Amino acid sequence: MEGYLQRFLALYRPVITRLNELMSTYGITYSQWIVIYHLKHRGASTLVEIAARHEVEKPTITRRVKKLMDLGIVEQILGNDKREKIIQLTDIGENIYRVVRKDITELEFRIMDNIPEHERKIAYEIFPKIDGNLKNEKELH
Amino acid sequence: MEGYLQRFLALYRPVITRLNELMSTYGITYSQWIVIYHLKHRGASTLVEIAARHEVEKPTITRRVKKLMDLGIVEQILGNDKREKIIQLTDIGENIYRVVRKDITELEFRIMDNIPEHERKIAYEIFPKIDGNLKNEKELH
DNA sequence: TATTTTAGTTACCCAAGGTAACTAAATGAT
DNA sequence: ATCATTTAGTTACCTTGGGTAACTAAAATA
Repeated sequence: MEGYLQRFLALYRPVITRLNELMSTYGITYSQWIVIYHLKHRGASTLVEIAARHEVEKPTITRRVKKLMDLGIVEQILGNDKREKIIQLTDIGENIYRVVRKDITELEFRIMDNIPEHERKIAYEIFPKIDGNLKNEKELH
Repeated sequence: MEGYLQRFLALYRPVITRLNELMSTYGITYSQWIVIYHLKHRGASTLVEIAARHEVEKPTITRRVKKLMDLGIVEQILGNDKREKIIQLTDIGENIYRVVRKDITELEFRIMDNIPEHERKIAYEIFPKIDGNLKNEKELH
């Protein structure tokens, strides 16, 4: 199966471009959406928790969160540990989640339209396997 | 199948990082590899041909090719149309193609190891379908 | 021959992320 | 209790990678 990665990578730009286009309506980008999605599904979180979960560095999350706070999509809540910055979705953020989630789901539906359900499932489940294999081989080295 | 795109996108960074790591041995990045790959499979080409094929803008290809010329991986040949810059792989370029191709194939083999052949095939064939669907819906708009 | 199109380059801009060095707060060890 | 270490977050700086607009030179077309 030579060329799997090539095909995989070739699809990245069209997809991310389309998604960013979709999100630009709401003043956000896909990378910021990741944070919104995280907060919706995991609840209020610290920046370190978000960074760890999505395997990016802390400064990356600082930047994303700063933008989202400017937009009024997330807000800080206070905890005991004064080092931590705990953030959660605002009401505006909850609304944006809903409409964007709907848009993404509809987009997914359209672009997977002609792909049988069992094939989607297989492709869907391959991604974490490859991710796992990549991590394993990093450990071996 | 909510979340297909999310999984797809989450895998991008690990994969591209691993590939760039692999290619750094030879002083190139994945985006430059695309050009090498193109020249190997399509033969000597103009910048416009490469740009069109991979759906990127001309300045992007100008930059990639410039870097590859500096590295002695590609060279310019002369054609009738003096506007065009026709480039091809040098001997060095051919060698780099071989070793990198081998490395990529081995990497692919390792990270697809525990995935049955028929599943790989399905996932492999889904990518161009999604790409096509994305392009269709862009046309509709 | 004059106009338009095409190939490529240049300059400028943006998104996205990483690393290193730092501050402030919390933990742990003596 | 105090001193050293770890942890959370920020800041500054750098790198990749690509897009847009404006431009030059050459070719095609009217």
